[in-house]
Amino acid sequence: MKRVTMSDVANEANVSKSTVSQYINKRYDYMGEDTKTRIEQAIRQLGYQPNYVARSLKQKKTSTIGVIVANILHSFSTQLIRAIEDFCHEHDFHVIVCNADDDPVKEKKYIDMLRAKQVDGLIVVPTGRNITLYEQMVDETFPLVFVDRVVEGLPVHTLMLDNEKASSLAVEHLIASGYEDIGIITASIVNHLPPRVERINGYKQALLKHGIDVNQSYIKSAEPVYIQSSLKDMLSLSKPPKALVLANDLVLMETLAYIKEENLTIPDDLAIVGIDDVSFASLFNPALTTVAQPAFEMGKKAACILLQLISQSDETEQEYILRFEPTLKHRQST
Amino acid sequence: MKRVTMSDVANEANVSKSTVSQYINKRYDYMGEDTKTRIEQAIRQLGYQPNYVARSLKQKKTSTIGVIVANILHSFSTQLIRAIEDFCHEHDFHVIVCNADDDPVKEKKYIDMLRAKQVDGLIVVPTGRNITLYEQMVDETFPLVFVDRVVEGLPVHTLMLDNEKASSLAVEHLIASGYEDIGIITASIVNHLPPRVERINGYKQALLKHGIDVNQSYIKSAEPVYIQSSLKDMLSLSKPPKALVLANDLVLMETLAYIKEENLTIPDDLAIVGIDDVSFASLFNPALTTVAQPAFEMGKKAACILLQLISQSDETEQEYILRFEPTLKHRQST
DNA sequence: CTGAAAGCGCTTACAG
DNA sequence: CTGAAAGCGCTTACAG
Repeated sequence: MKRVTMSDVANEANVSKSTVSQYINKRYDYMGEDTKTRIEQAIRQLGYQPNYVARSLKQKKTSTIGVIVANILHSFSTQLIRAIEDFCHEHDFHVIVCNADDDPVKEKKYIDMLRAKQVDGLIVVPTGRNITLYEQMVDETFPLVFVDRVVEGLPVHTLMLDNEKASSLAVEHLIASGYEDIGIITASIVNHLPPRVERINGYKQALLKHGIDVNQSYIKSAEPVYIQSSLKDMLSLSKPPKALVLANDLVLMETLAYIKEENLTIPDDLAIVGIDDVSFASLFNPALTTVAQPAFEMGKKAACILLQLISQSDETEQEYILRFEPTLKHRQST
Repeated sequence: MKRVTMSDVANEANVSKSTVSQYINKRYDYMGEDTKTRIEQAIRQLGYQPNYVARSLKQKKTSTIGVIVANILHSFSTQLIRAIEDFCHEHDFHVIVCNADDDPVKEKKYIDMLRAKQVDGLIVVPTGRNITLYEQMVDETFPLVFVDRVVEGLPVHTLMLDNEKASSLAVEHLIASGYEDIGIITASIVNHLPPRVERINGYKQALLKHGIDVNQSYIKSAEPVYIQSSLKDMLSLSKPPKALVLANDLVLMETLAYIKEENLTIPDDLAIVGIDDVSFASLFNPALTTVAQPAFEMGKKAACILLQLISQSDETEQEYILRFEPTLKHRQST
């Protein structure tokens, strides 16, 4: 099974490879009608398919981008990827997806491999712990876009949710609904991931703005497995919070598991609002109040900026940091 | 910003390109110690990164596979992809992900483009409507694995859930719990997608096996937007079903939405069991009984078979169709 | 133990 | 309007 190449087509059609190449690339400007039809026939007859690897080598571009997320199993990542893929497909780009699992070693390995594969650009949810590597890419003006997390001081286009606003929306809604004892639970902040830190800040600011003191024992951050025990601690306080902001989908789900196990009633025993509009929010009993982030919009914009960077268009965004607006979905859990 | 190539390294180290290539590919057999160190230094000094595109062209393999799913937003696809990606990563392969959206035109475009990009193999959830194209790949012995859906009569390795068993598990569980009036709702079967048809068959067989007549008005298939009205029809029957098998996650969610809107009580007004173990199954009130399919296992196996096909290993599975076992997760909705 | 040469399948100035 | 030639950055027999 020998693959048919451009030479075979050229022979069959009695023209040179150059001419076939022109035809393939639709540069018909000076091409004779019969030449065209002869080539077309030869292509059809031989079932010729161009080899993009050869083309990429010559043109020094692959029309492929790499996307490195933390974990494709998170709905935010899935939506991001879908939006990126759709946008790229429209522009005849392909996307290679990788999961770095918040592991800087994996992240570096993927970045190196993708670049060795000559991807034209990279969209990454950065672990934040490969600074030298990021800087190197910046120095080489390699097309790069960060999503969800900033890396301080790096001139890289970065798309983020307005995280402070997300948690303040949640808190202000809770306050407006009459709550004052409001807690927040986030995923672990040992690596200082910006969204988590910012969500805590937004929470504090909203409380202060309404003259409510920040109570440190109402703020917990923990790995998924420890969420439930953190919750237990917080709810065992002599004066436990009456409402909780759950800073992402995973934390929300762990909390829901705990609430179910302990037979608590939402919102009477505990009001909750989650950040991330989980798929089942409106089906749940009671329906869950959430703060949604525009994951599709962010994915589309990330792809759009990256492709502009790749084509060195002048219309590229000026601003390095782009913040996206969260929206409150008021349902029945608050 | 000129990229440094193998020639540059060769010059710097005062050896030939061939020798650098040997070094890069770890063929040290006859290499002098000082040659090695000279090359190593040159590589480090110049920051040389090999160009895989050039290598791929020469070696006629890209260490990349394509994965075409219906829609990455479905949890089954996400889990499948994650498992494939993990397996491939372990074996130094990359994966390009595409969403065909059950559209044969998109499917064909993706397959053509991925092959033009010289992917070494393809894992696809086939739409079933590009028969000629599939046959062509089979003729060329192009490494190919199907997941989730068979295409009749094609000698292609195909991994599927034992769909009949999945729905009979659900039905038998319902019967054992004392139900007799059992309905089933599936996604649209206009395109005769095998899993949907098989799930209906399994449902019928389980009923017959237990001496219960099949009632055609207890069987509905519809597009997502029509699920709720189908449900309404079925539940408005003079003698409506008391229990429902929901044939996938989407149908389940539509049903849950309807149940919530109509203020029905699960399982008293209606018992339900869903196929696909949705993320929130155990959190829900009441916790949802489901039939789970081993998506990760299926993804891993698909990748494993594909890589065997690619390396033309003799250990490749003999059987073309591999069925995976569903498992019943008994919770509180039945 | 190492190098010169050919070639993978294209594209792209340039010549005619 | 079309073709000959060089070259993209590697790998791989083969020679020495």
